[in-house]
Amino acid sequence: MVPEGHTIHRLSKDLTKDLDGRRVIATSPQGRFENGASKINGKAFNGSEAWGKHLFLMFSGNAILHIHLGLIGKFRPVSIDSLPTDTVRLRLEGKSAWQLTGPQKCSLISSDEYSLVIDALGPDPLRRSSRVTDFEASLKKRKTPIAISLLDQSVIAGVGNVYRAEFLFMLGIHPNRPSCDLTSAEVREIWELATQQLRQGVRLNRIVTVTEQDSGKKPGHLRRSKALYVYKRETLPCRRCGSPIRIAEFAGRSCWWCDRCQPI
DNA sequence: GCAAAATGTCAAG
DNA sequence: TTGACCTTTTGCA
Repeated sequence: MVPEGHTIHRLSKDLTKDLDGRRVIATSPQGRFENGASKINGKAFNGSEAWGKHLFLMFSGNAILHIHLGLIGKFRPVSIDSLPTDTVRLRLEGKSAWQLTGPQKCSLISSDEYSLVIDALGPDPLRRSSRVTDFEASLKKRKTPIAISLLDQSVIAGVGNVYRAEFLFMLGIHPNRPSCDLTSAEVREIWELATQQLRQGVRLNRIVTVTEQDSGKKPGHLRRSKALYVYKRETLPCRRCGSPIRIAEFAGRSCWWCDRCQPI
């Protein structure tokens, strides 16, 4: 429901589908992006781009709008007749209307600044041009636990706290394993799983990792309480083996795992 | 009702 | 490592 990489890529698609080629009305009901909104207002939307958790909206006249939702930001479609509340940082109106609230970042940037943002990001499994070899190379250089590397956006862009815990569980990898000790096969498994899972996340517009094989239901039909293997399930038994799910902090965020299914 | 938490990141100490 | 940022949602009285 909120933002890991799949959310941003889905937004990129939906915004493009809705606004592409149109002149947009841009306002900042909250006022904190008044200046920027007035610069975009009346310009044509020229597509968008997603890289990891970063979203870039392109407008005529080479204007690039950089958006990062952070932890609590939202960018959602609303009725074109709706009245914005005073927390709406940016409202875009084309075929329909979109409202951005609580973003960590919403600013117009130059093409040089755009390049700087992109350059700081690692490969994104949802981007065709991203390569597993880059992912593998940066893991090889790190002694830190794999659970820390997976949240580092310069190592792999788009993975967040839910996917991190879920991928490690699904592949039987303990979060504390040193990144550089993972085998090449394991690294590729992570990459492939991330690609498949993030794509599914874009399709469903939510995170569901539990497989049809494990649940007997199609991922899109799973209720929230059944959609994940370990995330936020401390005190509950492991879905696979019944052992208690463990929790600890890695990179300042809670991570969950099963000691039996993910031996060190 | 109100406090706490939330799928994120960065700067300060 | 901790706090700050920004808003909505959830959980507890």
